[in-house]
Amino acid sequence: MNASRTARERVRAELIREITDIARRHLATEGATGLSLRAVAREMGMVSSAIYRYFPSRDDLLTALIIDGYNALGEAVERADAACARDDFTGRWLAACRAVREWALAHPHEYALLYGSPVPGYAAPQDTVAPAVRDTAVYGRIVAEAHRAGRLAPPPICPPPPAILAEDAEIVRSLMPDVPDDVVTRAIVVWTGLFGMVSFELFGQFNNTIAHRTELFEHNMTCLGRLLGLPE
Amino acid sequence: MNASRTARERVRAELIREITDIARRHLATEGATGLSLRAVAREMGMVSSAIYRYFPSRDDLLTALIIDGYNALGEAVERADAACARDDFTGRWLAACRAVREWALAHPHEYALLYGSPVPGYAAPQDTVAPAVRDTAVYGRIVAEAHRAGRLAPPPICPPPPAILAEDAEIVRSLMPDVPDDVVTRAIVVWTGLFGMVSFELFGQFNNTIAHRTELFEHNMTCLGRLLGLPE
DNA sequence: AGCGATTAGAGAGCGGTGCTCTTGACGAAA
DNA sequence: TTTCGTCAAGAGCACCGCTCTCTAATCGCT
Repeated sequence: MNASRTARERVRAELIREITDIARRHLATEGATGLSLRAVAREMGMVSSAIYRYFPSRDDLLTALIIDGYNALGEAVERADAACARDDFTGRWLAACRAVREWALAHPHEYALLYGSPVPGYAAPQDTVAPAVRDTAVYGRIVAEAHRAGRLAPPPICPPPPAILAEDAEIVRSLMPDVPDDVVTRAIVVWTGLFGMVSFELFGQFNNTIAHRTELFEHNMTCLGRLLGLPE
Repeated sequence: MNASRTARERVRAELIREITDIARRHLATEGATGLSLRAVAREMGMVSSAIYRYFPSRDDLLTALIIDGYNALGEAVERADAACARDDFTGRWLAACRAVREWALAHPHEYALLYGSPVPGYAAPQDTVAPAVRDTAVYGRIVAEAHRAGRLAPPPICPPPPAILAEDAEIVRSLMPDVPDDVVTRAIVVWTGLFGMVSFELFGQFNNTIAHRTELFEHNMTCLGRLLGLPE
């Protein structure tokens, strides 16, 4: 009855896991464009057409890898944040930054899949949105809690955001409750600045230019944290 | 003698130009992975193998497009800067930002080729480095001239950069002469922040979140300019 | 226990890709 | 005029995503 049914489903789930594992390995070594269903099938001792029983298309396999990637990155950021004293907001911010960078350096092709050029003709299905903001959610909590604790003192260098941005701030605020609009927009600059930095490093823009990337990253993330208003 | 030789070479150059033109059009519509030598050859009424007389591999064609892209972007930024009053440094900075964003929005696939995930197995040859920094060179001039004019007043929120970063600053200084180390590192954060913003918008990270992207961009670039020390 | 329905794998095949090699034609130089 | 280098063309190799059909195994239910 149910046991036998789950028996078949269990082997199916196991095969799906094995496929994604092999695919992730191929992704890590060959990159996204080098990921081929046929190669995965070959390595599994399967005929290529059999793979389509489990993933109806290459894009579906890619989607699975993207979701896994978002979750892995989000989990890394969550762990880094959790290891900090709750009221050390600057430390939590820097820990989150390091987690993003280190995960990206360790999984460059997966990072490229998440934050690089979108795969053409591929539209991220709805399943990806929840995992996609796991890292951002951690960041939002840090900002919100720092603000609630009265530890956020943004330097008076930015003009107030235009009123029209209040609408967008309303949506972003779901990730950082009770934070005023100007802090929300500032949080966006800072967050995109982090990924701009990581992408530049990973995508080769620093080649032949920046040698001490860890130090530059540390220093720049500190600056961005100060721009956000985090204490020294 | 020489005239006839150039005759042959001229038709060759013309064909190369036609190939890159068609390829750029395909790139714009299909994206990098959809760019196929066979399709270009088909459109030219050539047999596929003939293309290899002009571009020995697909990567070589891609390299040509990358160089063209860097030049087009660099030229757009140069034009935007040139249209500003020389001593309006904030205006020049914002104009450069807008030029980058607008060029990227108009040529998303080319931007992805330049600043997105690197093509796997593809190493940018040396020919690309000079065009690759055309935009950055404009930025460097703005920063250097603003500093020389004494119009750069960085807010006292960043710690001084660690001494080890002086080596990298030395190299970057070739693009912004006579600028002190702390301004150089600040300039890097700001510059990467610009591209982080553009990439987030272009690569879909703002989907379902940010609606008023132009306004957010304007505001954030203003903030980054202030972080750099540009006047109000 | 046996039967019908469902699921899985195998294989052939389609149209596409990058790339290589050979062949034959043509034009410029000797 | 002959020779030599360049070029388009064609066939072909190995790969790709994906579809279809056929067979065999497995499962659910009577």
